[in-house]
Amino acid sequence: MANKKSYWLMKSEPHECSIDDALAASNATVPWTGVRNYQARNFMWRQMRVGDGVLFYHSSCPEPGVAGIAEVASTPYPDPTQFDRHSKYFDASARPEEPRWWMVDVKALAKTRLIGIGELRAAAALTDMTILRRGNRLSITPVTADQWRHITTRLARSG
DNA sequence: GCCAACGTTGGC
DNA sequence: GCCAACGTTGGC
Repeated sequence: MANKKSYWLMKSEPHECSIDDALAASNATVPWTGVRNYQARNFMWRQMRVGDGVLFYHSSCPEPGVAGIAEVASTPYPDPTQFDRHSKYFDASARPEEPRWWMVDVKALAKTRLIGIGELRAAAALTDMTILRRGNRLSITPVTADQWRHITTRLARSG
């Protein structure tokens, strides 16, 4: 039996990479570089599979919320910026023979209407979403199949 | 700009 | 291994 598809929410600051930027990229695919949190890294490194569903979330902006649909588009590979002395993501203690930070590529599939964080909080079916938990700061969080279905259905209804 | 929450660091 | 200090995240 094929591996079951998983779902994720991935935060991006739109002034760095918005859903429009991702859709405009070559093959609508962007490298999810710069993650420097072990929990978020582990999701990409150990759990994501090509084809997993991704909610593309805009954060640290005037209207935070789900802004598009995407999918995992590569297997994990070492984030090259950890070895780039000129990158703000440079990690002096990362060794090429044993990379510390791993990443995937993400392919944008569609821009959607914005489902703001207020609308997410107001949906009874979504109260357990990790992103809505008090004090949550993780940039990558798992989404359950039920939560995914609720959100994509909501988007389908509203165009 | 505020500040709650949380991860990381480093002295002990 | 404890834990206080510090830095960062991110909604408001």
